[in-house]
Amino acid sequence: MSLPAARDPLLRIEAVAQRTGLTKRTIRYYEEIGLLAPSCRSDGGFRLFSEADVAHLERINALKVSAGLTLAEIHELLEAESVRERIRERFRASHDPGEKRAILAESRGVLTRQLALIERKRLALDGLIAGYRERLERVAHLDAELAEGPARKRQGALS
Amino acid sequence: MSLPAARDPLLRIEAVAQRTGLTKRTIRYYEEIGLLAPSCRSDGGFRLFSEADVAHLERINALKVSAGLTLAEIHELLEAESVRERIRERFRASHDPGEKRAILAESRGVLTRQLALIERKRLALDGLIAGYRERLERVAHLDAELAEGPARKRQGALS
DNA sequence: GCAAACCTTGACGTTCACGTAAACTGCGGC
DNA sequence: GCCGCAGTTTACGTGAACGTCAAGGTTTGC
Repeated sequence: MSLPAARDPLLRIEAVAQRTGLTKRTIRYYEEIGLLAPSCRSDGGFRLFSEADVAHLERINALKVSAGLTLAEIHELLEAESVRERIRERFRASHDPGEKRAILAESRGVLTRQLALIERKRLALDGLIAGYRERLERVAHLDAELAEGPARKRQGALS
Repeated sequence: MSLPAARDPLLRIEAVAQRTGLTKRTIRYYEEIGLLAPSCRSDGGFRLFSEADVAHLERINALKVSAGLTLAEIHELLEAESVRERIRERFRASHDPGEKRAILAESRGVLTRQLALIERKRLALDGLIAGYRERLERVAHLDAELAEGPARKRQGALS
């Protein structure tokens, strides 16, 4: 869409840490365990990060803190994405419609499994949320009763 | 609703482990860190679990594996629940409407904070789910194209 | 051209959530 | 009364996800 890498400041690790809220150690650790591709380096060996790298880190962090996934699960998701990327390559390279459909089925399998995992988590959260909402409504209801009817007692409301 | 504890088999730890899928160590650990109330014991010191205890363990496990909460977060949720329980006691004991409303506000504060935490997680998951659904649909669409139009080429479909 | 600030790679320490082994006790069957 | 299995506590081990310190090399401002 835009120029490949024209005028992309290329941040060093401290700046990336500031922007993402992660620590430098954490960023290095994520690279160490393969969550980030080995970052490009300066002549002296300093890690250099592009905006895309920052976005990637932010996505990882969101998956971790917001969605509550473990690094292993995140690894799986990213792994599945790159698997799908390779599958798409094969799909584009293939010309046999039958083979193409087989490749699609494979892709669908990967996606479906990932989706099932995430949806189970969401269902559990939905149950929790419903419970909290219900309790909040009961509290609100009680509060409304107390707010409107402090003078005229319960019996008065029956008339 | 039913008899307090009439004819409740009271399982020992092995049976509970079988039924919940947790290990005995895990069950003891949960008791150790206060996720379970110190279980009642036989004369000889064996832990004895009621159906309610089993349900409690299953709930904890669901929160852990499905919702992806940490034990600390689960602890917080349960803690908040018992806090609310005590708040309800105070509510029932109070007769001053103003005080009652203050107690309700307190309760609402606790609930709202818990709810916000969980809803953040769900939003993150929703984003993920939407992404996967979209990809699945694209795959399904491609597959449908290949299924219906293998003989008549793309150009043929335009006629 | 040099000090201060920043970076690198080890390497060891830490907390969480258990696993596992050791040593001892409770209990049903013979 | 003893065997064997299931249970108990105590205690050390482990993998994940980093924190932290040490001994160096790199960049940058003046």
